[in-house]
Amino acid sequence: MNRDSMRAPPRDEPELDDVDLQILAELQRDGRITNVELARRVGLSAPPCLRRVRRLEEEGVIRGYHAELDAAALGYEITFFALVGLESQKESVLTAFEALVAAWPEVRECHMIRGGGDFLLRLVARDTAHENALTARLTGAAQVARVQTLQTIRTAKDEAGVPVPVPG
Amino acid sequence: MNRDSMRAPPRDEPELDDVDLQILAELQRDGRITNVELARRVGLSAPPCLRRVRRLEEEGVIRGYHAELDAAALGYEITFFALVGLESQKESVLTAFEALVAAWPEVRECHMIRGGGDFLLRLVARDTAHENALTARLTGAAQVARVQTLQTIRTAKDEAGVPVPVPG
DNA sequence: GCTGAAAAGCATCGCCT
DNA sequence: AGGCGATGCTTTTCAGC
Repeated sequence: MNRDSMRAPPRDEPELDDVDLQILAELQRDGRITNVELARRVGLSAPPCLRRVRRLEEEGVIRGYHAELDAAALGYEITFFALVGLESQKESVLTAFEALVAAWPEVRECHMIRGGGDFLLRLVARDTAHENALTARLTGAAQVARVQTLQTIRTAKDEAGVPVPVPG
Repeated sequence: MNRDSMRAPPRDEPELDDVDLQILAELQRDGRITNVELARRVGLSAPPCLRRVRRLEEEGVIRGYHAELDAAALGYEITFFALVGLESQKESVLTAFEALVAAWPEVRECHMIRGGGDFLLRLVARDTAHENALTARLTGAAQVARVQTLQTIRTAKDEAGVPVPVPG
């Protein structure tokens, strides 16, 4: 691995300069900051700052803006994970399972792991009864061979985004 | 379990009416919507809508606003999970491990599971070399007995928030 | 690509219902 | 509680550097 391959941006990465990175870090931290304040923080005047933000949105670097809601306030006291093994690794079975659980609002994430047949899901539930019902629905699904639930006891860190390298 | 206990809000839930739920759903979907547009969508004029948003922020129902960034555009091509078992369930060991990994920017989530000694981590890495280095750092940490990595092959669903029950 | 000014739109306040 | 009207900012565009 030579110096160039270590530094080369991963092919679809659109040249982000230090100001772009600062903008991204600020918007990840506070998505409702005004453009004037954002411009002040990155050392630009408002118009070029807004152009950069628009460009980052159009390029897909910024995928959207979301309010972070308190799950407990909405009645979801429990977050848990489920390791699900399917009975088959046939693509049609994998896809059917993904389509099934993607339609459940309580399933927030569904990742295939280890190359097929196994999935890691993140789910929310109102209470333990709801959690048990969701686990039972998973276990009873046609494609499912086994389910192992990983209940979250406490959470030391839960950051949604990605680390943004800020200069300085 | 009677009808009241099923419907009772979980003690710290601050009475959210249908308009509040609509506001939360809209702001989770688009955190940069203007208050005027938000008010139009929920059928209110701007001032009472803004008062509700401020109240939801002050009550902590809305915890913040964040830009959703494309991890790959920032150079993080890989998301993976790690199941980490510690050598001890002593609280001091658990806390030390949590403090250690919380300080790593690549560790985005750290959840204790099954009541102690086991953790589920979500991490991001630039490439497989970076992933291997992170796994090695985990394995080599003083408190760690075993590490099982769960590499994400593909992701069928990845929604950050919680389901908001929208009336109608 | 940045600055500065100007027009349009928005947030926000006080008061009324 | 929600609505109306007024004020000050913010956003956004456009000329000019």
